[in-house]
Amino acid sequence: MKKGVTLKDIAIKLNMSVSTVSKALSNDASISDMTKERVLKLANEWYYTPNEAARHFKQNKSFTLGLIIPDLLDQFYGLAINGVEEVAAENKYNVIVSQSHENVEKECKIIDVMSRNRVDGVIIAISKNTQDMAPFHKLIYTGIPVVFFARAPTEMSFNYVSANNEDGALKAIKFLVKRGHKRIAHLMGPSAMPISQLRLEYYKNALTKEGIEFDPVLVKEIDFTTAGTNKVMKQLLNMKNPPTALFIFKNYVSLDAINYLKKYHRSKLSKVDMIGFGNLPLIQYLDHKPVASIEENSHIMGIEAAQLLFRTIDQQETEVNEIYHHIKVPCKLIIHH
Amino acid sequence: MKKGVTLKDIAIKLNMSVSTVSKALSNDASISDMTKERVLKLANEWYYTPNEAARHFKQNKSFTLGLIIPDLLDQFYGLAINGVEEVAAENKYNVIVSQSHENVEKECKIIDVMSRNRVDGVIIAISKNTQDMAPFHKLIYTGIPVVFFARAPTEMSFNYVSANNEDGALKAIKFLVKRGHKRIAHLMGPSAMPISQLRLEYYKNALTKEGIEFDPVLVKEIDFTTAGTNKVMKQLLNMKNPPTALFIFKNYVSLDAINYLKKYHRSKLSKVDMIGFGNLPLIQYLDHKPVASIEENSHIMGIEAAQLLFRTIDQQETEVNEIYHHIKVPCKLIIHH
DNA sequence: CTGAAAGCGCTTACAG
DNA sequence: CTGAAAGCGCTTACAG
Repeated sequence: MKKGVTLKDIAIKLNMSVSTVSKALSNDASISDMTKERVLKLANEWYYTPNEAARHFKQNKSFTLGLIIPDLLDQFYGLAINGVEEVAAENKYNVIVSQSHENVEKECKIIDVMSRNRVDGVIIAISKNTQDMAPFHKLIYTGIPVVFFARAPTEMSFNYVSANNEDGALKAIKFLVKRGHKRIAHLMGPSAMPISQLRLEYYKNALTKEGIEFDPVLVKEIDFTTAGTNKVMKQLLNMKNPPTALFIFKNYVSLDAINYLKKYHRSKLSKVDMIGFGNLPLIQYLDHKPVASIEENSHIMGIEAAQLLFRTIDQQETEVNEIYHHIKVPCKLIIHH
Repeated sequence: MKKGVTLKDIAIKLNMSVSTVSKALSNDASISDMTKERVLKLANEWYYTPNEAARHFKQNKSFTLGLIIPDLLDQFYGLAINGVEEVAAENKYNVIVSQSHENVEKECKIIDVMSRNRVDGVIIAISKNTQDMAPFHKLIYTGIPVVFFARAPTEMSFNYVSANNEDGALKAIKFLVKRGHKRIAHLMGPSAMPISQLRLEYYKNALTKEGIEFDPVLVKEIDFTTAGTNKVMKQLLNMKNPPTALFIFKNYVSLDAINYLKKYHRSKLSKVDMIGFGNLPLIQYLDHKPVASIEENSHIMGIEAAQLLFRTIDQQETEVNEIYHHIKVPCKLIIHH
């Protein structure tokens, strides 16, 4: 087991200089065919593999992107990872994926590690508790551009890729109204998250557009846990005038909501219509599906985020740029038969 | 936007040498408190972040592991990734995850990229078509140790972490027999995969142990596609003496099998018992579950694979080691109520 | 207590 | 056509 063959090893063996070997391997016009042949032959024999780390080091770039997400097992993020990796691969970049598990301290540590490893940029869906934007300002200050996605930062002075939540909410509410619903509850995301506030807002706007009066008792906050969803479902279903449809922050919550109905209100299972954000692949296997999903296209969000990041990286090399982009990926309503 | 502050920047500003700054920051005993203070102060002010890439380069190690899997969205592999990442993080290692999407050429490319980037080791679940072990021999030859997991390599001279498939198969067949089944079909994996052959063998052995005669017509090969599963299901159910239970290579196939019954043999839905490998988290949301899952503990497999890899990396530094390990992670039968 | 030098593997501008 | 030298950011053995 030998440790990687280097240009020097080859140079010594062939009695030539390292520079000549380097140029021969990169097929430089100044090198004679004879030399190129000899070098290539030995390189193959010895399984010479160029040390990219050394190349990157010299270029002071890592050709690596950092991707931070709450949870890999969430199919929404799984799809986003794929999008990022595709664009990264096209650009000959590697991706390091890390999970915050919704923990702010963990997230900060990850950012620090990535920063120390000099990733060329960071793409992040922040944890549900992340408020402080200081770590991101620091990243940018030290020359590492950041693109947020899915979950909005608490300040607007950042690059950000999201679904077109407003349009998604409108399509969903319209669809529910068309199906005859008038009491449509909203299972809103954790209130600390800007994206939760936004979707709540869009829900209200959509109701107004559809001529339905907003009723604050129909808004209940979930925390992504099954227990939290169960509690909220109980409150809603025990109302004297319970909702007939649910507009849900995230479809994993819908799954829990459906399970709740199955257990405690079986009779309502086919009556309470649910629509949630995120068209998860696993929904195809369910017998009791949400009536529709708001397809957020997290795969495309990943692609857009990576492309935006690369554009920012390229710009950086030419001039300082203080313009921030907010890209909205269109939503589509997917009706589950 | 400045590009990363370096030791040199600090040294120049403070009128001292780079070595002194380096030592001050690593709290070397030889440096005066006064100097340390001055250095630390400026380092903080300037957000100095040590360039790990440079450190790694000097140590000729990347502190990065390569992880190659067929598909990130398969929860089996998602859980395995988590296991690998946990162990890597404990060892201050980064992980680069890449997907082969069951494509041999893609897999080879990934191996090449990882090799060029001088990952310190590779953990891989090979694609379903991977036969040639040459790329892995090359990796090992150039000093990059490899650990296979889940899917066995085509030669035995490699480190390998798998479920205890034999035990898993036995538990599954026993359980089905106890439920009164005598005609138990096997939906076997792609025959080119060694792991498929093994599970087939263990299925036969288990039948024998339970006193059931093996019937080759009850073995049908699937290819992981829904169409492939449907075809096989049709063949099985149209037999004059059809099976009453299915022992299935992988639970994603079970999901398709269940969907097939729902569509075309609804009456048999609750009669044909299925058991598949892999206790996928998404099963909890299904109304019609396999009667049981063979929990392969892919999360633990990830942990074991990473630990084995680290042991190999450590050994490498001391001496050449030609001993190969095959670790079998215990299986558990999970009965879905 | 501080600093000069060498070196990790590579590329590239320059000299010959 | 080939090679010597410098340098990417850091650490470390050695000199002073």
